[in-house]
Amino acid sequence: MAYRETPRMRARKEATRQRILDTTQSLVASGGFGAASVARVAEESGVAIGSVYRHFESKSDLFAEVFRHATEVEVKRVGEALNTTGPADEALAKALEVFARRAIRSPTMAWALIAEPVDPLVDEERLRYRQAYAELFEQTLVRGIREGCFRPDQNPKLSSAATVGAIAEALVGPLSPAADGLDREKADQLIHDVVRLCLQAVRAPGGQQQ
Amino acid sequence: MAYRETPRMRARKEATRQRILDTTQSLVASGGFGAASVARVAEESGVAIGSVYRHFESKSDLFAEVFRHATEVEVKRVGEALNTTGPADEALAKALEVFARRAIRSPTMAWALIAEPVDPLVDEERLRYRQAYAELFEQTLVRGIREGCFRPDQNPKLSSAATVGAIAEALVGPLSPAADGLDREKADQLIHDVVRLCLQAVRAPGGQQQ
DNA sequence: ACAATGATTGAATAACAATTCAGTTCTTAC
DNA sequence: GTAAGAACTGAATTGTTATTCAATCATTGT
Repeated sequence: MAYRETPRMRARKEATRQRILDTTQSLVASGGFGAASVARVAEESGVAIGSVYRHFESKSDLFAEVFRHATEVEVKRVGEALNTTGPADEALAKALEVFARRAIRSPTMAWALIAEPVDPLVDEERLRYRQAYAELFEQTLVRGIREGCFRPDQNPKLSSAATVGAIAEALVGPLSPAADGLDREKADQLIHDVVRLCLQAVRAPGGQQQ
Repeated sequence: MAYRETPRMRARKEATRQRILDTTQSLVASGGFGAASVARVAEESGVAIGSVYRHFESKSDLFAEVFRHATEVEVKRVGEALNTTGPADEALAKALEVFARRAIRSPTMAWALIAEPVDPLVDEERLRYRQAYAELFEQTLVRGIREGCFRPDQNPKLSSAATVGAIAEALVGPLSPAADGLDREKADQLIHDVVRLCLQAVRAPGGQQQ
């Protein structure tokens, strides 16, 4: 008898697979999903085109996995920021700052995750991603309404979606200053302003103003 | 001698050109720019593919013209709403309502104008479009700050971009309720909520709450 | 060493859309 | 009616990418 899959081989395949994922993620980060052709992914991963298909059913499959991984990281970070014992408005401010800071640091990745058109398989992941955000923000909005620091007469789902849109457009959109030509100080000012804007939008009238 | 361009012919050509523009616009309205292939445009306009190129340099050229026309209408409507003599906050509320109402009525067109990726030539138009909005909103924000109804310590450009993003995401984004399955009452409620959210974001603390 | 089997390769294929252009039809002026 | 020239046609061309697969290479157990 002959070839049997050994741990060594399994590990090597796993490593190649991971390398393809990493390469794809970095291509997406620098030019969006549109910049990640299978040929490019293969070349930068140091494998043949055909080998990509040995590790992933299709390009969409590969993209979906990259998307899922990237968004899990984002949602986790925002979720951590929300999980404080302090007042809801402080938690929300912290979370929005995390969201905004990450978006401004990797604007192309932010665009790819939030707005770049992708095929249906990847779009499913995006829906999950947005729902994850919506749920996180919604929980905190609801908590803040109970605590009295957020307006009670708002639709938390709507506020949550609008908040994501506001940050995305202000920091990543075509009118935003090119994130590259932005020194630390300017970036901080921008993040501070947009977070305050978003917070004020949901805050209860008469609450403390920062 | 022979063929000379007559008024009749000029009018006919103009009509065909216009028909192509109209067809394209309606294809964009129902499926975005992605749904408007040259073949489809030609077929629905009742001309051959080649004829499209007789009237427009390229597909991008055609798209750019459709984009420009569609956005001129939008910007004009919003500009009219802002041009009132009343207080700046009322003017802004009216304008945001117009913007939101039109977006929710034609969500696909709104997406195409605001977020769908397009080639560079069309993207230039989009930049102009966004700048037009930014300037309109900015003027009114600045006026409102002078009048005391908007926070003075905000960046009007940023607020303006964030406002467009908030409305777009809340009403047109993937988390928004399908605009089709939305009765008049629900739509009105949604528009009302998002306009109030946006207004509160820029309003001066202590100003009257609606 | 070697047979068996899986992994890898990349040129060929497939699918799709924009653009071209040689041939045809239409319009005009006489 | 007809000739000149423009307008129109749509099949063929071009360009781009995802996907396949026959051939080659690598790993394993004996």
